Amino acid sequence: MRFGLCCLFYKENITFKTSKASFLSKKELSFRRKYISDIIFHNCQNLKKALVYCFENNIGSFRVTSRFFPLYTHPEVGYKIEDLQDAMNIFDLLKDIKVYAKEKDIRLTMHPDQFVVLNSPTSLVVENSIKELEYHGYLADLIGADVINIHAGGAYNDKKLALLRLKDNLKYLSKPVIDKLTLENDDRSFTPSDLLGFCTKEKISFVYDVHHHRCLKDSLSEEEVTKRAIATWNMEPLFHLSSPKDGWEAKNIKKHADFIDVKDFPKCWKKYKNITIEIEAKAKEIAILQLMRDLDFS
DNA sequence: CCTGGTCAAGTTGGG
DNA sequence: CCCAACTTGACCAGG
Repeated sequence: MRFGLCCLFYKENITFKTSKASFLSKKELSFRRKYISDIIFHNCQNLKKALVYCFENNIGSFRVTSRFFPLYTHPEVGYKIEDLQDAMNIFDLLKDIKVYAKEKDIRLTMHPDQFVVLNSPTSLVVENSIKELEYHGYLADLIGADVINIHAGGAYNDKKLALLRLKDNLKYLSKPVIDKLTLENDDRSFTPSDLLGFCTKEKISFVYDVHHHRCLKDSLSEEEVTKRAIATWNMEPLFHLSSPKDGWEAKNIKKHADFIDVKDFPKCWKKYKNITIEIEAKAKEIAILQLMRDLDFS
């Protein structure tokens, strides 16, 4: 069993930079390329630092921020790595990251953000989503990430039809993307029972977020979902765990807490040795170290 | 320097 | 009807 850190550090001085389109669009092309080049160079150096930290602290997985190449797909200020000043150094660093992650068995994952809606009725939204997914596939291959995890999208008052559109749009994805694509239950529209059948049929791995399931329940028990989720994977299954910020009696139980309350760890997960659990907690690496202590995992 | 309004993109549901 | 929430800071203009 391995635990996954999501994108950021809390105490450790490891950071990822980004940029804003409103700033860059006012600049000359040459300025933009230098500016983006410096940011990506920094991000590569810090991803390597992140992996070293994970290795030294027995954290077996790391989720890479979607802004690792900032504004890569932006219609106005987008770019290619080959066009950047430090392209050669950047490619060298990415290769080193890939080799290091493989050698130390640090699993890398990605989670495109909420603007990726593959089942939208608006074709422009779907086109942008595909571009964004292809960017994730490109970066994932450069660093050796094996998962690109998304939600099913909106329900639009007809979940069946929404899933049909999702299925139709899958065929536009390239092999590097579709091979890594996974679907996760969310806390507003799509429950595990909405997605498990779909994932089995379409041969897509299902990421089980137990916090979302506790916010948006269906007829399935956590144990049943866990079993069926694992059956959708032909590699190490992936789970998400978080605790509610103000407890389960609060008005809003969706917000994430700084730490994981060990009571929120599903008992039925304990018997699985070969799974990855991504920890979504604001205290980041500190929360994982604490959870591992609480679970006597070391 | 330090502060605080703002940041490409979608959808939902609470106020 | 509008805006916060979601992964959430981090960026950067202006004082």
